[in-house]
Amino acid sequence: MTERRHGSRRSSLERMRDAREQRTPTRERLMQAALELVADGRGFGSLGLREVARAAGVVPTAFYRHFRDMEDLGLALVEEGGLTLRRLLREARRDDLPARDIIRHSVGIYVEYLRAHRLHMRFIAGERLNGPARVRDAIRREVSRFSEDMAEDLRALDFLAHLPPRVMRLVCDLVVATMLDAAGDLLDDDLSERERERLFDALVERIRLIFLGAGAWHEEGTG
Amino acid sequence: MTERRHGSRRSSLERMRDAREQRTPTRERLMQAALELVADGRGFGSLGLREVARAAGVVPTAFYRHFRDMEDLGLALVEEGGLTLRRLLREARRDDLPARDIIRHSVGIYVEYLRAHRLHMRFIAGERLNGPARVRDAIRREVSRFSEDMAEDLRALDFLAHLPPRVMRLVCDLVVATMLDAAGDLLDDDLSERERERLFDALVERIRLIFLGAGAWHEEGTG
DNA sequence: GCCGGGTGTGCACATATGTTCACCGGCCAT
DNA sequence: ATGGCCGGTGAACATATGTGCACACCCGGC
Repeated sequence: MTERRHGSRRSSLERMRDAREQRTPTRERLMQAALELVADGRGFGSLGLREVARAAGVVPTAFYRHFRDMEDLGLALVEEGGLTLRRLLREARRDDLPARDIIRHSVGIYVEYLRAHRLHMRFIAGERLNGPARVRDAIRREVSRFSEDMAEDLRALDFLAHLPPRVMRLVCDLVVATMLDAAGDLLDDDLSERERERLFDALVERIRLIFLGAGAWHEEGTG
Repeated sequence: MTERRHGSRRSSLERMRDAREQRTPTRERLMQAALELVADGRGFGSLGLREVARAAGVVPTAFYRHFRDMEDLGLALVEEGGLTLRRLLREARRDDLPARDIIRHSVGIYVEYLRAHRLHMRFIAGERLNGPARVRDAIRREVSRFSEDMAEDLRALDFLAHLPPRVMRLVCDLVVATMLDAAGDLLDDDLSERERERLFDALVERIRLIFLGAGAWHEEGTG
């Protein structure tokens, strides 16, 4: 890194780095365009710089004003997606849960959230396995963090309070993986309401199954 | 389908279509090359025809002798991958299971199989969500079929015999999704033996958790 | 022995891509 | 008012891509 003489003497890129949340219209358009292309079925890794610029309605060179290259864009998207994930938990936390059908209710929130933020969710759900290495790793970190927070929340709610932290974490990892997996299906655009409902029910049952197992868990020298 | 006059008057492509398992050296090299590129972290969707041809050591135009385009190659790969999946079940079926640690044992078989067929498995595990639409759908069909066969096997073994078929299927879907998800991690090449073991244990516990839930399942008007 | 079809090659072409460069208009702080 | 930077533009480049065409080889059936 080049040391800088005065605090105010910073290049555009440096500035961009520091203020992680630089909100400039074109920068946003570029990210949005990339998300939309991804949502249209193209893997992020197969996107071209020019393609994204074109979709964003700017000339290719403008891209460089905001991102070093595609991978950089990808990482920015992961960061945004991570924020979105965190907001999901906050939202679910705010809703006070009914004593009955907690799971169905929670999954409902999730699915609703999926539709409201389909672009981000599709991106993280899809590129979690396939994306360019650095992007993929970044996503995994975010998802792991999400699962961690979820475990904390459940504990705070005295939900499955008998589980030791390690197992609680295991349960949450599995739940999160299941939800993200389902996201892949639930976000297929062309889907009748009937099919969507079926997928929803299936997801509810999967989660239910997991928590059923969690409830039945007792340490039995499983190490 | 165009009807053909004599059984022997068929174009190259027709022939290729009919004999699903055409084994010609270059064709195989092309498929292999594509698999290797995918395993090196590149999403299948981002592969170019020339790139694959180059990796296979043939000239680009030779590609057309065997596949209409990339998507066609992808579908062929799915078919091969499907076969691989089915062989996994057959293999697991042959091994007579110990009364104790059935799950750990089975997961062990799976992980071993993963390593033995890492290219295929990585392909189907990775492109299941991300690939070109038709490829993705084809993979889902294969996976679904796999899950179906697994349910059948479990029933034949009187494993979880109390579950109605619908629930058995639910359980297997979840197990399969979990295994494929784990495949993504387990197939990261650069992984210490220690980490690999940790991932293995984590997978075992996840599966255990699911089956624990399945054991505790009882129809309680869950509709 | 030759003919035809399957397979692989070389060359060519139009088009797309990533990246560099020089330029230019607004906006801010001086 | 002005000078400097930020964010935008257009032209240009080397290189890569998908695809079509004509040719060369090998082989099995007439």
